[in-house]
Amino acid sequence: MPDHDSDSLLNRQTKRRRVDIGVKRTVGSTTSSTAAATAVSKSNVLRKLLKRANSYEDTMMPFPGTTIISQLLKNNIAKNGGGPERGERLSNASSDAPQEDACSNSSQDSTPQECLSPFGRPSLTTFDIERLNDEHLRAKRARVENIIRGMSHSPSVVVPAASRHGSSSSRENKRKQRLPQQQQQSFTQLVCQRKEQKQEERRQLKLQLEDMQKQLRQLQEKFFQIYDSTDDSEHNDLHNDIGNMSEDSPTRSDTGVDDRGGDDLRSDNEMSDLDPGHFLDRARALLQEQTLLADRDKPRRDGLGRNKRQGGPGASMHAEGKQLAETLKQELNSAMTQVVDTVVKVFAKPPRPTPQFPTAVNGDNPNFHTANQRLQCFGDVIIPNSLESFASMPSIPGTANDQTEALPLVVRKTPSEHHQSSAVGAHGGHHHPALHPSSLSATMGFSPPSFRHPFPLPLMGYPFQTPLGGPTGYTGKDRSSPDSMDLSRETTSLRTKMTSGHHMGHHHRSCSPAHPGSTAEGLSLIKSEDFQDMADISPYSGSNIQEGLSPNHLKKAKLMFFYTRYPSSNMLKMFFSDVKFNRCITSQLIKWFSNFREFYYIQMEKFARQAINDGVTGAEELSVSRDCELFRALNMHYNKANDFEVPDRFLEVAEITLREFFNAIVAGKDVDPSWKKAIYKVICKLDSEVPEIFKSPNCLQELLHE
DNA sequence: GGAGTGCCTG
DNA sequence: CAGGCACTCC
Repeated sequence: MPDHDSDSLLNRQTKRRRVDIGVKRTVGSTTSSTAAATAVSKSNVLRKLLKRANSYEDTMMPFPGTTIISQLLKNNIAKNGGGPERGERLSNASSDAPQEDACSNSSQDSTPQECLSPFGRPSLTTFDIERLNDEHLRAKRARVENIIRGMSHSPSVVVPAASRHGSSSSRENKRKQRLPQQQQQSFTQLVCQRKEQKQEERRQLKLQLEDMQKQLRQLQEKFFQIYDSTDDSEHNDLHNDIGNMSEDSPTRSDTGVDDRGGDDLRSDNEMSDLDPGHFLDRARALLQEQTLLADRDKPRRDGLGRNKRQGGPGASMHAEGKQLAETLKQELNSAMTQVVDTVVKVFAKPPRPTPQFPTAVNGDNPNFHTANQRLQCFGDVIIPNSLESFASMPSIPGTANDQTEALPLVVRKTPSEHHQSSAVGAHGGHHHPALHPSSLSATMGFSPPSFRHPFPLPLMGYPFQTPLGGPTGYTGKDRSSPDSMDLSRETTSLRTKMTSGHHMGHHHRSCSPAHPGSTAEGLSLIKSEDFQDMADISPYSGSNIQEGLSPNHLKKAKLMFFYTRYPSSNMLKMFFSDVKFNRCITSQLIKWFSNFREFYYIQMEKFARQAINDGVTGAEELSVSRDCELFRALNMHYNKANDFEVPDRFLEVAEITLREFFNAIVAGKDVDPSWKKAIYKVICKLDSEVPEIFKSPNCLQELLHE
C-alpha cells in the first residue's frame, strides 16, 4: 500500500532543504551559480511533490475516494457478500467506473464531490446524514428482530433482513451497495451486534451446561444405585473419589479405606453450583473412575483376583453392571466432549465471523486462520475480511513469509576452511558448514538452500582482527559466542548489504531490502541478474578473489582515505583487486568513502566552529598536527588501532579543510544551505596518489607489520 | 537511466 | 556504517 503519506514527505523536504552538493571531480566543469541552482532545485521539488501526490492518487485509483478499510470491506463484500451479480458489478465498477460505486446514491443525484474526499475524509451533505440515520434505524430494527427470531426459533437460522421488508427490499438492496458509507455507520453497529450476539451465545451455553449437569447428575445417580447395591465399600470409595477428584490417581489402591471421609457426601445441590472448571474436573474424574472400575473388573474376569463378590447375588449384577458401566462411559464421553467443546468455545473466545458479515470461509486454505487472526489487531470488532483482501496486500507479516530483511548471503570462511576447497555449494558442491546460513538466518528460522552463500570466501591475507586490531582466527564456534557478536558486527552489516544489494537495480538503484512480496519472489529476485553475476565465479574458483568485502577491506579503505577522499570506482577496483566487483560491491565501497567524508567534514566543521568560539580570528592560526584533538578524532576513526602512520599530506589536507571551513563560517557563508559545496570542490582536488602497496591484497599485513 | 554524491536517519 | 532519498551529471 503506498500510503506513504505525503505529509512526511513534505516534512522531509522542508526539513532537509537540501541542495544537491555533488562534487564534480572533472576539472573545469563550472556549474551554474549556486543561487540559480537552488532556485531550480526548489521549483523542482515542488513539481516533484505535485507529481508524487498525483502518483499516489493514481495508485489508489481502483477505489478512489475511499478509505483503506472501506476498500477492504468493499472488496470483501464484492467477493462474498453480494452474490455473483453484485460481485460482478463491483468489480466492474472498480475497473471501469469507480466513482459510481463509491457514491452510488443512485449514481445520479450525487456528484463526485459529495463522495469521500480523495484522502478518505467523508464529506457528507445533510441529505446524506438523514439518509444514513434512517438507514441506521432500519438496520437496528432489523437486527433486533433477527435476534428475537433467533431466540424463539433455531439459533442458527437467520432470516435475511431484506427478505422481511418486502416492499422496501429493492431499496434495501440498492442501499447495500453503498458500502463505503454504510460501512462506517455499521462499524459501530457491528460492535453492538457483537455484544448482543455474545450475550446470546453465553446464555445458550449456560443453558446447555445446566442441561448437561443435570444429565451428569442422573448418570451419577444411576451409577451409585448400581454400586450401592453391590459393594458398600466401593461406594464409599467412589464417593470419596468424586469428592476429591483432583488428588486422585487411577492407580489408587482399592483398600476401600481412606481417611478422607469428612466431605465425601456431597449433595446434588453442590454439584449444580459448580463452576464449569469444577464441572469439567468432575466429569473427567468420573470417567477416570469408570476406567478404573473397568480395569478392576478385568482381573475378575480373568479369575485372577477373585473376591467376595463372585458367585453371590452380585454375580448376576456383574455383567449387567459392566454393560452399564460401558454405556455410562460412552455417555460420559460424549457428554464430556460436548461440554468441552462448548466451554472451549466460550472461553477461548476469538472473535468469530458473524452471520451479518460473512467471511470468506475457506477451511481448506491454511492461510485462513492466519488471515483471520490478523483481524484481531482491530480489537474485538469483527472486520469482514477475505483472503482476497489480504492477497492484494504486499505480504502478510507474521507468517513464514515474514521476512522483512534480506538474508545474508555472505558468510565468512574460517581460516581452517580456506585451504579446504573452493567448492561452489549451491552448484552441486558439498555443503560445507561454512557455507551454511549465518546465525542471523538461523535465528530467523529460515534457511532455504538458496540462501546459502554459494561461494567460498577465501580470506587469505585478511586475517580477521579483534577490535583491538590483533589478528585472530575466526572460527565458527567463535561466531556464536557473545564476544564474537561484536566481532562480527561489521561483517553482519556487510552481509546485509551484500544480500540486499542483490536486489539492486530491480526497483531502485540503491541496495534496497528484499522486495516486500513473497519470499518466493525474493528468491527469484536474488537469483536474477546480480546473483548470476555473483554466481559466475568459476574463473575465480581457487583464486583469492572473494565475493564480499571483509572487515579488513573496510580497514584498508579507511587507510586509503588518508590519501584519497574521492576515489573513483576504477581506482577502487584497482585497489581492491581481490574482490570480485559487481555493482553492489562498488556501491558499498563508494558508500564507505562517502561515510568517511561525512565524518571527516563533520569533524572539520565542528572544530572550525570550536575555534571560532575559542576566539580564533585568523585561519592561519589553525594548524593540524598529530597531537591535536582534531587529528586524534580522525585517527581514531580511520586508524583506530593506530598501527598505521598517517601521511603528512593528510595533515596538510586536513589543515586546509579546517581553514576552509573556518573561513566560510566566519564569512557567514554557512547560511547558504549549499555552503559546503565550495569546500568540497576544493578538497576533492587535494587527493594524492595512493601508494602501490595498497594494491596488494596483503597490504594490511605488510603495512601494519612494518 | 545509471553513477556518483550528499544529507538524514537508525 | 547502512538504508533511503533527492539531486546532478552524463
